[in-house]
Amino acid sequence: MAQKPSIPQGTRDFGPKEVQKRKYILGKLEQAFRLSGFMPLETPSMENLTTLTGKYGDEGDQLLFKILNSGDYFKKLIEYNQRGLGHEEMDPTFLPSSSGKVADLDAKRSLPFLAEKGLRYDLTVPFARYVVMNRNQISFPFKRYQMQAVWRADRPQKGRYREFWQCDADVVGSDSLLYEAELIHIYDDAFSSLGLPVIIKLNNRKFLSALAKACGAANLLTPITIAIDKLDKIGLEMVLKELAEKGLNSEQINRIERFLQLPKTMDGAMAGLESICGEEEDFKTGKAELEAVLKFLGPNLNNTLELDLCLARGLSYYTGAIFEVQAATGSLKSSIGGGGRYDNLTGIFGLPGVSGVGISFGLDRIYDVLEELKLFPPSLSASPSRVLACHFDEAGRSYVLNACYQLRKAGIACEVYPDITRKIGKQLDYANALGIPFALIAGENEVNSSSFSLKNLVTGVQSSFKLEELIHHLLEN
RNA sequence: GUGGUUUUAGCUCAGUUGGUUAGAGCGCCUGAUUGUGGUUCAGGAGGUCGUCGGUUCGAGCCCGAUACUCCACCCCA
Repeated sequence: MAQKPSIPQGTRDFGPKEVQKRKYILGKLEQAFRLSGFMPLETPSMENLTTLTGKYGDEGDQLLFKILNSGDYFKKLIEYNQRGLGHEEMDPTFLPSSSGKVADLDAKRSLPFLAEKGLRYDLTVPFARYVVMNRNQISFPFKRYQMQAVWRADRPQKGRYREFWQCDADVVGSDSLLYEAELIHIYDDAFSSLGLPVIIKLNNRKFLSALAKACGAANLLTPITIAIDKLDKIGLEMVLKELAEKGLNSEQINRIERFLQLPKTMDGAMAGLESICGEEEDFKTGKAELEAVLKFLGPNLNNTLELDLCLARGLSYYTGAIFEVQAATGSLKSSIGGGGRYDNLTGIFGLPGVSGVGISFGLDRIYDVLEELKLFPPSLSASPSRVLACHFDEAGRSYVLNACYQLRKAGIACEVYPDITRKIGKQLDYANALGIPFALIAGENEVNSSSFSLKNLVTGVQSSFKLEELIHHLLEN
């Protein structure tokens, strides 16, 4: 019985046109990265689970794709469970089930027996892992870009896939704010070259921690930032409600409400912040950092740069600047890029005191936006061939095949219609379907006069050429 | 992980209270036109109705399960 083929939820095949469009985006991004001196890096699709777990919070751990161990992965688990606590070989994190049944085991504690590898969840953690492992070979500051797939066991919806590509540029080993400005310029350059107008949002985590400290709720920084981050989406009332649910009192909420209503202008926001948490050290350094970044940026951005004090971003390792990019138009409201400064990402792998800052582009979402706004160049939907060689008989086909070899030597992409047919219409239809702009036509007349007819399928103009003239004509048009 | 939603021809979609042989537009193939395409006209091919099971004399339609799509939470590129 033939099975109906399918692919896993949240994954996609990419046809020729889609691949060409994706590579076009990748090319533009790579160009922008390399223009600022970033070097390429690739890491394995799978990492050890110990590298990945605990880096993205409990939510993130649940979204990791785990890879089943090879061999009889159950055998060891069952043995450990039967021997019970206290055995000398016992893994200290492992707890046997009180019933002695495998079915009653704690899933989280048992996981290491079943899976020790997982698919990477982002490119930042593997990068940090790479930096730590290769610290002696790397010249700091180290600037790398990386464009690879990542996987999340999320439930798919619009703009959200289980396999998608991130394109990251990070700098580690320097706390210079020059790099914040450089990365913002990369965002600006890359989206300009794609013809996509965007809003680049900027904030500094230190403002948020200053706010939390001024409220006397430094321990609630994460819940506060998560709630604040939703302001655009759920509105002021709901944010305040969520804050109350997290256990903040009315005085604290009042202060946060004033924060949420601050003006978006640079001067206005800073003045307002001063009155809300001006005493906090984090505010002062945050303000100084922001001012320095703006100074380094200069005035030459093509896109809108917006200070958004409510921008928090989920990843908990950000400590300074935070970036997020949204398309200025189109239906996709979620971010198409994000990043920030993390003071101590490599610390967890045993290399403390190394500061990094990075940005990420979401290839798949950028694709969706460009597609919706029809911003891809039409040539990306066409065959690479510029010429389809058409013919009517065996002699014409050989004649035209030989010409094709000459065209290719001259760097002109071309191909020969494979079948012998008197129907030129069918051959021209094939060229049209593939978006090939020229038809080279040769029958008895052309063979006898050692010439070629070349038809421009866009304009309909047809003229006769000798081989040399043909090559020149194609190179010039 | 929770809740909802979608699935019928290559594509976009109709399909009445459950009733004979499941339709349309576009696309595709053939011919009018044996060496000139995108127009027109005529004809034609193409369906396990997502999958499995159930109810029924009878299921595209009703019921159950499952997968996929999309959406809202959660979170995020």
